[in-house]
Amino acid sequence: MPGKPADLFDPECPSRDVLELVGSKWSMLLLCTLKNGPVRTGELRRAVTGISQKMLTQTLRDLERNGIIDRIDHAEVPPRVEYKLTKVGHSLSRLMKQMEHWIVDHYDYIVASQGRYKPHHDHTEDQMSA
Amino acid sequence: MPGKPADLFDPECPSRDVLELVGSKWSMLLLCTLKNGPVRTGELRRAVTGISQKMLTQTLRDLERNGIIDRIDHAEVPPRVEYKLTKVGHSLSRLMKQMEHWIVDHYDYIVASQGRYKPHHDHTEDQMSA
DNA sequence: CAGGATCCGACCCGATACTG
DNA sequence: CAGTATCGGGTCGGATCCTG
Repeated sequence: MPGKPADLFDPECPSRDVLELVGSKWSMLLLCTLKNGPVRTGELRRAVTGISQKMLTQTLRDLERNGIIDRIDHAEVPPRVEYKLTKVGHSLSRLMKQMEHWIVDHYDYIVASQGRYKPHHDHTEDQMSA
Repeated sequence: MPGKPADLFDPECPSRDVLELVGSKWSMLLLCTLKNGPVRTGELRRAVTGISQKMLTQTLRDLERNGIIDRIDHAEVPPRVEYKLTKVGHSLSRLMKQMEHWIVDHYDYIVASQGRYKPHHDHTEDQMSA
């Protein structure tokens, strides 16, 4: 029996936490990296450049806890651990890939927009500047 | 002439900022709300329950600065300001809607996963628990 | 190699008070 | 109604050190 449906517009609804998880920078990059099959921890760290040890593990745990990725401990020595998308993780990963593409596709436009931007708070009539 | 292409996997690339913007909770909710046409500031605040005055304005400015929404000041008194998606804002909004749907669709599964989750750090052989 | 634990600065963000 | 400014706590997240 499903609980009450998720409502992102209800501040009390825990689905907001899910929103923050999947919206996080590191989640997005990790999910994109995992798109093509299991990846070892070290590879992840190298792929997602700039992520710290701490955020790597923490984000992986969060994703795992939410059923988005699976952790595979090969129980070898030296340690060898892989992470892979679950079934629903794959569907999310597709969305993340779309996000990535959207950003890449519109990046030039966005940078141009930033250049054009003028803070508006200025109601002054500049009718005759000549 | 377009600059160097965006690379989200380069920590130096400013496109990471874009990622954080569009990934933010409030951006997502605001963009979803704006999907059907111009909305007044007050309506936005009421629609995106729980957002503070500060975060509302701040996020709107960020989205505007990046060319994702347009601000329409009707220059009336009392003040009447509307926000609407730009053309590229619409394409982003569609992605946000997909994200929203994904969360709603998989919410039960996610909650169930959280219930199932067992912290693993436990390498102990529990061979014979009987 | 994988990852837990701790310290600590930076910033995020909410609350509040104020302007036009 | 729309928006700015300021203050302060809480959290995020990086750096570091340590274990198996």
